Amino acid sequence: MEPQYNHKLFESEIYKKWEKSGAFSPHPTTHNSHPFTIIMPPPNANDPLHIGHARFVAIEDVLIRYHRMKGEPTLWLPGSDHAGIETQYVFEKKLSKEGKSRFNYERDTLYKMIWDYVQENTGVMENQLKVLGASCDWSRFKFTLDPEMVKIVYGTFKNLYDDGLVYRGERIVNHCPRCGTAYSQMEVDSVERDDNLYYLDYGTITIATTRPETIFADVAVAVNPKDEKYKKLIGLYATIPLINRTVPVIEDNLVDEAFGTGALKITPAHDATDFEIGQSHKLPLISVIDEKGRMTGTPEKYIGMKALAAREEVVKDLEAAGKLVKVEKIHHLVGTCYRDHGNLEPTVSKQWFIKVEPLTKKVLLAIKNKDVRFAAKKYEKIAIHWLKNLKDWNISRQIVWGMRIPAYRCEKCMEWTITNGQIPKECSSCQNGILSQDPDTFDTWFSSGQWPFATLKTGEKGDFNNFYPTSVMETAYDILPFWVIRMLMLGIYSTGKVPFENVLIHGLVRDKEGLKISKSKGNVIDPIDMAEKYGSDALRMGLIWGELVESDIALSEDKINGQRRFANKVWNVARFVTQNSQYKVHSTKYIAKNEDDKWILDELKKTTHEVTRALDKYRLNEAAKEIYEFIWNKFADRYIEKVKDRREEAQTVLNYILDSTLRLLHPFMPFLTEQIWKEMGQNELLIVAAWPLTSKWPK
RNA sequence: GGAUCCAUGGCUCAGUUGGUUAGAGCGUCUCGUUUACAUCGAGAAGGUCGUAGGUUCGAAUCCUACUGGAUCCACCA
Repeated sequence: MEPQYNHKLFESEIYKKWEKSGAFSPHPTTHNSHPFTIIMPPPNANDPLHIGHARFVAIEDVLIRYHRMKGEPTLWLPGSDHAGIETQYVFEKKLSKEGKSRFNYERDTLYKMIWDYVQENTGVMENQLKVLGASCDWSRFKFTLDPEMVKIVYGTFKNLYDDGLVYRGERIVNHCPRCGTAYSQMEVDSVERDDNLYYLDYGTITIATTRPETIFADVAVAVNPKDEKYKKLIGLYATIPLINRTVPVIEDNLVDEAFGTGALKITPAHDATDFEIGQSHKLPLISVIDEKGRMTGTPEKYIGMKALAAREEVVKDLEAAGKLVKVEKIHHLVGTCYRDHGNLEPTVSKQWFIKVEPLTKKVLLAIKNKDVRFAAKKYEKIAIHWLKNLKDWNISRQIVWGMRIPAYRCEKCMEWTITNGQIPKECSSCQNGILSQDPDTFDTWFSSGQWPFATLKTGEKGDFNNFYPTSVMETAYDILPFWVIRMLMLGIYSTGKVPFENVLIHGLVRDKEGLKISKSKGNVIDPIDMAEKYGSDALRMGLIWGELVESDIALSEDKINGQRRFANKVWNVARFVTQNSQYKVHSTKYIAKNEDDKWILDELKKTTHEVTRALDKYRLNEAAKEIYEFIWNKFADRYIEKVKDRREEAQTVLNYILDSTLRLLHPFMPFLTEQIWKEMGQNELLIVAAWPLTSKWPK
């Protein structure tokens, strides 16, 4: 053995050996052992991994390796996500560099182009997972758009539709005129901005608005019922300037009497609050801005103008007509597109919705019954809060990259026919033969919400029965509401069982100062660079050591380097043990000759117990620290220093301690320990060696 | 406005059924070191655990209020 551990010499070779050995695939159950399963949160197929991925790899791989060593049939199922909006956006940026846009291509061509683009990149992510040592079962790898996955998702949609849980809803959506798509509220960036607030004379009443170009779509003026100054106006009419249309004055407690004049013009087609008020008062919808963000259905002169340009014109005309009372500056939050940061246009459109209440009810019950447990209580609280407040789920997306919704509209009676994916021969209502498919695709979370059961049902025969419900869902807290609760909803709906028994949520990786990592801050930590520089083991240990799984962690190169030094320490401990001429490989028997021997053996017992206990409670930081302290402080600094003058006598104990130590450390630092295992002369691989038993010991 | 969380040595964090002297890594200081490792070893300094009350034989830990901070959701015409 060289005096220093050089990870570059061993890591890729070791990974190949593991892969070749078949250790990543679950072994058939020989003794009624309960399987341990994690479905990997699929990274985006077209993106390289970031440091956050490295954290989940470290955490999940520790759990997987631990349970594999305990002899459980262990499955870690990898995959990749088509990440609809994100990927299409990246692809469109690429297109625009070539001076093209998606409007240059037909739908099918564009889809094929994105597919090929993603295929080019998907290997990158897979190789990086291997670099990090992920011991997942590549033979079961899934892509969210694999045909058999699509089939499952279509089936679920059809079932939901047949059960009356899908409806065509008229909803106000945050429509981006440039992206040509509607975004969910979660995808909207709220930006602080200074704007003008225009006070407009509506005859009986003066209203305040930041969007005078939408006055042509007004259908009412609303005031707060508590607002004394307007009480007498309720039931009377106000007059929209420039077009002189009269609209009723109504009352609604969503109106803030302190804002502007306390009177709100109601424009249900172009504002979310107004839409809500319009719904409850059964007001009509008038739209004056089309999906490209241009004026329509207004007085002739504005038609075709972009909304912002029209605003200037309308203000001029209002001023000329003497209807502009005053203009104030206002500082407020505006919803903008998270992709291009331009204005979003709240627009009414017809889309598919899922009634969530029947689904969330069952999830809440499952949480209450502990069918699904959250490792950290705080995340259970957050999940419950979300489940109780979730609004109906809009699952239509106006993009190409994704699963096209299997809904076909009859051109004669305009009714929808929903299928499992196949093209219907005739309309289910009027039997007419001409139907056209909804151009929209499913929200990515609708398909990935089915990931755990879909991957297992389309895997090897018996996988679903063997591995569902899975053991642990491990993912970051930022997608708890998007993904985790959707998986619970759709998993319980589709299979009658929770998709996973435990939820382990991890925090974000932050920089040394605890700041969020972002490209603009320039504090990006590339996991592959770190793995190459310090070794995958050091990176993994650095991501686990010190902080709780559930917390955000502050990661610095110093911290990773500290773990590299630890790796070197372990290496040299092994060097010391095996250098002795008396060293023999298969000596599992040991004889304690004195108090020091008894002491280290006793400490090993305690450590084994503590590491095991901590792993069972997902307290990986504790487990890591226990084994770290045992090796460095107790084994190396104390015991080895003391036995230097009686090495031969202590050899059996040294062997035994090293052997056990490597087993305990293996889940955390798999490459290093596997290599030392080999240096010790072991024939079998450490990855499938047995976890040191603690059950035999009292307490 | 609603929700969740955090506040412990210079920095980043542990401390999860309330129980001796509050721990670790990094940093600082002192000393040592020709073979397992200088990628090292031995030792030291450094904390009235955000503030104020309360519960208790006993509180970093439980309760209340306050102060400061983080994140998420909603809304702001």
